[in-house]
Amino acid sequence: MSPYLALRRARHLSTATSAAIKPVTISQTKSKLRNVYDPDEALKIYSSFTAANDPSTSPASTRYAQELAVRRLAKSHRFSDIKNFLESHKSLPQITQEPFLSSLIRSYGVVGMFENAINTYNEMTDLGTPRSTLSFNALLSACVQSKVFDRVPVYFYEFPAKFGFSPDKFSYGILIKAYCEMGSPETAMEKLKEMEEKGVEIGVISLTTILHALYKKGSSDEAENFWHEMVTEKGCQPDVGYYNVKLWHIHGGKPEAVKGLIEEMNNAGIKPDTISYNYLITCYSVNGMMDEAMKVYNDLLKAKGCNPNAATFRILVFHLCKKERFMTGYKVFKQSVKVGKIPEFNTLKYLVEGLAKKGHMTEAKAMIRTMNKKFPPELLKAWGKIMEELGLAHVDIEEVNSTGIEKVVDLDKIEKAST
DNA sequence: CTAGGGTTAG
Repeated sequence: MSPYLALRRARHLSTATSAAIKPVTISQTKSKLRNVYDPDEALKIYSSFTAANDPSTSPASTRYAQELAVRRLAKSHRFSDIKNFLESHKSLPQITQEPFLSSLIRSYGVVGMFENAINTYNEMTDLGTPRSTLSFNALLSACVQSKVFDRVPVYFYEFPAKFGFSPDKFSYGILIKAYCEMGSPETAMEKLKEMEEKGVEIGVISLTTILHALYKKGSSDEAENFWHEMVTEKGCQPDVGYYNVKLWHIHGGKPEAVKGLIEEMNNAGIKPDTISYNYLITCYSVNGMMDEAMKVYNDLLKAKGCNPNAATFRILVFHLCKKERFMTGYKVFKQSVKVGKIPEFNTLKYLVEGLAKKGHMTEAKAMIRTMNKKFPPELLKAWGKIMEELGLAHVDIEEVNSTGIEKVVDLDKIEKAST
């Protein structure tokens, strides 16, 4: 039985509408999946990937769909469903393939189910899956994502000897991240020595992790000395990630400084990315310079060649609301919907309330219609009261009725198709 | 076929 069917049978899952999905590239798959907010819908897409056994569906897309389904279930607090879904993979023949099992460990990690991740790793011998750094690194990542940082060094110094492999640069990268998260960049720096002794390559990524941790601790001098040393001794070259750490460090200050550092990047031949520009947008916004912030946003795609991400939209919508520029906020919101990167619920609630308060009822209603499609019912429940107060309650009722009907019709189709 | 830089709430 497919994982999806197993879960449906266990839970009598409701199923929403969807067209048949034929992914071609990973980026197309991602943009489609980003628009899927209903966890059951996400599960259905995942099962269509696995059931079709289509060679044009890359393993990366399947993994992305699995993580997305699990994320959506977590958003609805359906943790026992996550367990049923992921555990059902263990009876499939592919479970003896390490990448397949590793993706289960990763999926447990992204939703903070660290106990299930380590249990899965421990079961590998019984399941007949060989252990290399691949599953090991998946486990270490799961610990970091679940924020159980102190388990990382424990496993790091236990499993490689026990199972006969050597930690690689990724393993060390995660170990360094864990020490940094535990507030100990000093220990992380000691690991660099260990890497050198073992002949493991030290890359710019691990160094930026440490640099960031030093800045976070407030030791700017130490951070800059550390980096200077790495540049002169290890010949380490700054990249966009390095500059983004520096931008993080200064973006609470004057916009001129942020702008200057971005110019410096351009002069150094390092192209600032969306994250870099988000710092500039944030900096302008908190300084009340919304026109400048909007100008950066408007230039982003055309002049800078960067796509705005969900954070870009969130920052702008929030600060535009703060300045009571709700109609501009609404325009930005519409663009975020168009590219499938809408801000989270509370930011949008802020905007709807502002629009209604200023009498822009058409826009407020349009937003509610969109939000009803994009957020889980649990979140929308608290919504009813607010809409009543704003005189928008009927919008909600209409919407619920129409989706209700669609669900019944589609469920019928699914039953027929799966028998 | 993996690690960082963002992802808090306001």
